[in-house]
Amino acid sequence: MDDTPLDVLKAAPDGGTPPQTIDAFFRRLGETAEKLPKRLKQFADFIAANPDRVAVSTVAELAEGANVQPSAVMRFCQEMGFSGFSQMQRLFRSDYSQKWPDYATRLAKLREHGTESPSALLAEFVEVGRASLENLLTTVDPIALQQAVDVLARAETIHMIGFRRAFPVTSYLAYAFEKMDVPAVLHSGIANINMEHLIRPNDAVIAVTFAPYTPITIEMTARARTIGADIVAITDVVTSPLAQLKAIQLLVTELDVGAFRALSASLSLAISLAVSVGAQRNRI
Amino acid sequence: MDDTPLDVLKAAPDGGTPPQTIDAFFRRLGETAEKLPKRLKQFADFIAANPDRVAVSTVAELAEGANVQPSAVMRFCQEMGFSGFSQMQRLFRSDYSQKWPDYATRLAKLREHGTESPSALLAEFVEVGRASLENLLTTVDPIALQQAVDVLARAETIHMIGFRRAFPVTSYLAYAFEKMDVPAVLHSGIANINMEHLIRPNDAVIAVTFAPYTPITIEMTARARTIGADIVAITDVVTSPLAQLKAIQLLVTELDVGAFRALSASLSLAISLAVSVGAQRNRI
DNA sequence: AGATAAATGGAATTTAAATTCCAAAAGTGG
DNA sequence: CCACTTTTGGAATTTAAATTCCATTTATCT
Repeated sequence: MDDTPLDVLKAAPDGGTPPQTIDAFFRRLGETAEKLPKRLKQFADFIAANPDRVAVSTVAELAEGANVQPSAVMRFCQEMGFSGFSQMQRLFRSDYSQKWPDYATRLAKLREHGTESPSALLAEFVEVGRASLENLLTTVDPIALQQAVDVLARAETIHMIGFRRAFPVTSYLAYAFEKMDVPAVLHSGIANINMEHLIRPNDAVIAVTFAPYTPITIEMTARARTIGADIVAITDVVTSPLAQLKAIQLLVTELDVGAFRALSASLSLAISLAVSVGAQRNRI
Repeated sequence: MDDTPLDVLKAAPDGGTPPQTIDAFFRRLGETAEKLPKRLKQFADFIAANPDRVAVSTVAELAEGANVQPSAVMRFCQEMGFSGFSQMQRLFRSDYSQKWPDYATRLAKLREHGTESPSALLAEFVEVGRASLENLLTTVDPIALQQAVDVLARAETIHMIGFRRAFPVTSYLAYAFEKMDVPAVLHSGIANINMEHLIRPNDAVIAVTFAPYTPITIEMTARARTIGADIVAITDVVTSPLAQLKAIQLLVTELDVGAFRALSASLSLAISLAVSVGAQRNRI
């Protein structure tokens, strides 16, 4: 056989266009897999069975896992339309975190453009709220949540501490507890009256604060801890000052839109907590 | 200073034992964070806020994300007890595959835990919250929203009226307006002091109430209308008593879980409104 | 069965990332 | 305000991973 122009057909094993999404990748994999030679097929099967490993493994590790040579992995990547493994891995990595960090840039743009129409802003808050809610399921540890419910159900009185941004959360907790006849005190700081002396050793405190942390929330909670009360902390990251206090931590990562956040995730967590506590108290 | 045996105390900044689990890692991070120098703390916060990025990023990428030097990242890893970044990343990577199941899968898993468990309830609220948010974009009329923003931006003082279930909404509005230097009064009903006389003809009122409507909200709003103030109503259906008052209506259909709702949609609407008003006021 | 093309394994090379090192800057205690 | 320690930024070095290359094996076609 002589190399006539027909060879271009073979020259491009798979159009230079690499798949742009994980979905497209697996669609192409489905089409191509049967036609691949033995080792490449073997590796394809491995990838299909362990898609989650691609983002966090090296060529050598994947090769070993699939019992093929690193060079086979390389050939596979090229067969799929990528320039090499690194490019393929980039796809798998970006897909994972795309839901999250992309907001940063989008919102930055929104800010620069000046505030657009109110409904555009509303759409942003809705979108961010939905993402925050989705994320809530991963940041809240079910075991910690159960512990928090146990502690609060056992407490004589429940105290809620949280100001400024966190106040909507504590005030809603107060409403919910009141409706369920759970003895609870909202430390609202009204008239600068300090109600801390109400906190007794058998009580529990729900402290809510997000960065930048309101100092008074931290102080009051710390004193409650000294008295011997149990602490349940609703906060944003483990490095929060509340972490110091041997509190049961419930973490909420709420995305900002500009300087504000929608509080959707925090409120949902709070109300779940309250309802669970109410239910457990009535059961006893 | 000569290197006497005492130096071993400094030689091991953190016991050679690196955290064996992600949990242990974050626990140690919580303990250590406060004592870290500026840049290292800065990076610690970044990690706490973006734990999912560690597994799939390079030192350089994380460093850029946290606005620190790569060497600071390295020092941080050693401070946490790892030999270096690679070892720390290995920990995060081994844990990675557990997070892969998508939102739907996680939701299903949480629900399995038995209907009574707090996390099942949380899943319920999250799901309902997402649906409510989605709904919000269709129930809120963009034109009405724009009108509401115009009216509130023009008002001398903004009054917020809303109690019980609606109070988290109004209190968050109060917080937002305060932060943006918009003159606003939260009618909290504290001490039964009626602040209605503060409402003047050139003011505007944001009234928030959901079925079953709190009578006092309706009454106060009605009186404000008599005085001549503009009314923006955040409520649930067009048949709400507030409709009578020629108010600009912003409708939120919030789905219930049992006797409670997550308020996600209402809060999102409120904060969008507040931010838009703040922006428009500053523009004038 | 022999010739030719395709596929494979493994080593060599290149590229990129992790890690170390050091000089400059910022704090600290006397 | 000075000596001394800690912290920081950035470049230099080392290490590890990705990629290429080629000799060898395996399959295919006549």
